[in-house]
Parts: sequence; structure tokens; C-alpha cells
Amino acid sequence: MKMISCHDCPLQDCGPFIPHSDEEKDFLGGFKAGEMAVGAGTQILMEGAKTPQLFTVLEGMGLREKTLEDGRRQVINFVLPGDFIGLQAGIMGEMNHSVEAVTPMRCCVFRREDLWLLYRNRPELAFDLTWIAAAEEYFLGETVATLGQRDGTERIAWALVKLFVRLRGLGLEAEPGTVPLPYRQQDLADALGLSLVHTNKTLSRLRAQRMVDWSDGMLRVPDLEALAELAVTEIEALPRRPFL
Amino acid sequence: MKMISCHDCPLQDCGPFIPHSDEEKDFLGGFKAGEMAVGAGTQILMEGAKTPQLFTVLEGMGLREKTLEDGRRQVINFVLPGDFIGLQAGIMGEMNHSVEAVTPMRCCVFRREDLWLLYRNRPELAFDLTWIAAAEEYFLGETVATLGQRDGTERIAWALVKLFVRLRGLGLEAEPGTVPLPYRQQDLADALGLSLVHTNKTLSRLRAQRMVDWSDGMLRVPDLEALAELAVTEIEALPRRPFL
DNA sequence: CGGGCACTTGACGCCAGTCAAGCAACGTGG
DNA sequence: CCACGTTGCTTGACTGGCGTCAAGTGCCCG
Repeated sequence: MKMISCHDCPLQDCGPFIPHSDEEKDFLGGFKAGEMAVGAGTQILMEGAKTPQLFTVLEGMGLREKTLEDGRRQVINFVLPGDFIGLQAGIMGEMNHSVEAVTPMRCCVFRREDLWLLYRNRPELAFDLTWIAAAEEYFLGETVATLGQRDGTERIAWALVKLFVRLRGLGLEAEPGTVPLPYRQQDLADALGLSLVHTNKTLSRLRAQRMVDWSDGMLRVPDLEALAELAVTEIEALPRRPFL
Repeated sequence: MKMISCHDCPLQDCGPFIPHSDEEKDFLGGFKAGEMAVGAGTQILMEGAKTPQLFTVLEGMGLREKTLEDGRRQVINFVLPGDFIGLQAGIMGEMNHSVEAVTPMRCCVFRREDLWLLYRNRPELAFDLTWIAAAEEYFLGETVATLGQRDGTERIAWALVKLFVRLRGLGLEAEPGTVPLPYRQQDLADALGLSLVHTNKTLSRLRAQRMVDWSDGMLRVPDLEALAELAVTEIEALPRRPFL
């Protein structure tokens, strides 16, 4: 497998990402320590681990998840291309969640020690890193509000709206209103704090009402507005965002 | 009211905070735009607002909260001295939650435009800012897991353990096992996604079992270990952390 | 003294969890 | 080639945690 140069990074001209200048690409090229390809089901980062690596997802999808002492699982977020993973370990020294690949994934690898270089020499990229952390916080704030306030149907509608908008933004809308969503119902249930059974029944009901159809790994949303209304959310345009 | 110099900042030698060097204090002194004192009940930041200010809490307590379109309220987190507020607006341009003072508060004020100076001239402080954002993300991850996986009793025990440890870390433990907690039951309920009634009954039950006694604005925890066990959490020592 | 606010407590009902069974698709090995 | 285990999805019956409604208390304040 050949390693992609930052100058040909598939994320550069993709969706919502703010492209880097040539100068930045040169710097990032030096910052990049390698590339990693993993199969479906691989644990990329472990909760509590002090890994020396940070990653940017180039391809594939995964999950951030956390396990309580007694084994209950919570999915924190869905990991899509462009996402940066390992920031907590990079900055604070320890992850509070694990990251697992759900499809085969390819990631850009950075070394934790090199982070300093970035803060020393590239203030605008350092700022971008903070931006990324703040964006994650932003999203988790919405998630907290969802788990705390919305009922089952609203939660599912909310999550599917968010996923649809993110995936569409990445250019993955094959035919209008349809994006790939290669997760299991169990993953969605664990993300929303619902049981598998209840999630399944709610999805069936939504399908019968023609609100969403998630089957065979494809998510079909005939009327995004209507689904968002059901979720009691606004569909906010995703902001242009930096990446590394 | 006189403005405190960063050299006499009450946070410098307090609890878990990593003190600044004299040089850093000089820089922060220039960065500091002023001080703000507000009464209980004041809105400090509004959801969706693009405020030009950032704050560090010097004294007093507050809440981060978010309101859904239909009026439901979610408390995102409890704001204590040392907390940095407005990072999202500072970095991304818009807050996703409001911040409200629950007691009278005093805050250190920074200007958003000056953030750049910090990234340009003080990489270690820029790093600290990212640290702060990552720490917030860390905590919100735990909150998501709590709202998604724990039942009512566990949630309440979890929240009270977290609050107790934070307050104790700030040196607010007046007599052993007792810290001030000047919030309403409604605030805790909204933080945990429980109804006021259920929160109240659960608190009564915990009080009867001698697990916690939260009344008259004071939180008494006779056996922190036991409470943490009930919450299915470990009491992790809070890390030494930077502040601005 | 009346009104508002925070906290309590009891009665009742529903959303969502648990238990359980069944089906389809797949891969493995005898 | 078929038995078999595994994984993911689906559906029905039953239960209980937690929400809603409602009424009442104590306290502060104008």
C-alpha cells in the first residue's frame, strides 16, 4: 500500500473541510508519521490507554464507545472520515473512551510528541486543533440534551438526522436522500440509551410512517425537514471546519 | 471594587490548578481585559450568541444549560471557580449553551480578538486552552454515558460524587464530608434528565439510607467510597489542571 | 397577610426495559 | 451438500421505573 501525500489527501477538497495552503501541507507532511489500515472490528484506541499516536480518519467508519465497570456500553459518537481521534490522549494523557473500526478504516498517523512542534511553529494549526476539540464538545452538549430530554422516537429521529447531514456533507449521498450507514441497530441503541428491542420497534414504526428507512446498511430519508421536525431539532448547516 | 492582579489571583495556589510562572502572569495580566461581577440569576452567555468575551470564573457558581425548541431545559454542567466559559464562542464563533449565575459570581474577562496573541506568542498557554477544551469533552463523555446507561439512583449518586470531589478539590470542604452546593433540586433533575418529583424521592431515599444528605445548600457525604460504589463509578483523583 | 418559590408526598399511568421465541443470512466443517 | 452455530433483525407478552397530576408544607418577602 502506498502512502498518500498530504498534497493528494482525499479530505482536501472534500465536503466541509477547509483546505490547507501548500505551505501547511508541507508542514503536515513532515508531521505525518505514517498511515494505518485496519479491518472491521479492530480496536484503534483503548479507554484509559496512554497511546503515543493520534489519527485522522481518511476512509471508513467507526465508533467511540465507553464501558462502565459493570459492562454496560455507551456509544459516544459515530466516527466518520475527517474525524480526529486521540486528542484526549494527546493532550491530557489518557482517553476516556475507546475507538473501534466498524468498517475497514484507513487513518493518517501522527506522533504525540510532535504536537509540540505544531504549537510552537504553527499557531494557526494549533488553533485548528482547539477548534476540533471545541466542536466535539459542542456536539456532545447536544447529545447530552438529547439523552436527557428527548423520548425514544425523538432520539432516533435526531440521531438519524445528524448522521444523514454529516454523511451527505462528506459527499456520500449516492442517490438523493440515500446515504450508507453501516452500523448495527445495537450501536444506535447504545448511542441513545435505548434497548435494542425498543430501538427496533421504533425504527419499524418510523419506516411504516415513511419517515426514515434504515435497512441493508443504507439510510433513506425522503423528507429531511419532516424528520427534523419529529426530532425537535433544526437542521443546521454544518460549519466549514478545519482538519489535520 | 478593585481589580485583582493575576499575581494575586485566588486560583493560583488553589486546589488542582497548575500555577503560572511570573512571566506567564505578566502576559495574562495584559490579556486580561477586566473583571465582571454579576448577581444570582444573571445570564452570562446566551446560546447562539457570538459574544466577544471569554471568562474565567474567580468566585461563585453557575450552570451551563441548553434549551430545546419546545422549551425543555437541559443542564449541561455545573460551573465552579476556575472554569473557563465562552471557549466555544471564542473558537467556533457561537455557543451551544447558555451560562447562568446561580450565586453571585466574579469573573476574569478576556477579549476574543486577543486569543490570537496567545496562539502566536504563548504556545504553552495555547496548549493549555486545548487542554481545557479536551477536559470538557472528557467530562461530557462521562455525562453521556451516565444519561444513557445509569438509572435514576445511579445518576444522582454519580452527580453528587462528581460535585463533591470537585468542590473538595477547590478547598470548599468546611467540615469533613461537607461542601456547599447552592443549587435547586430542579437543576440536578434537569442535569440528569429526571423529573423533579423523581429526583426528590430518590434524594429522600438516599438520605434515609445515610448515603448522602443534600439539604439547606450543603452536601454531606459520610462515606464517599460507598456512594461511588452505588453510582458504579471510580472516584478518580482530579488531575492537576491548567487555567487561564 | 397574601403570593411565590422550593421542597415533599401520594395516586395513577405509560414509555421503555426485560424475557422469550422465531426468522433469515452467513460461514464452517463433517 | 447439509447440519450447525453465530450474528443481526423482528415481534409478542409482561413488568416496572419514572413521568405526570395534584395537593400540601414551610419559608421568605412585599
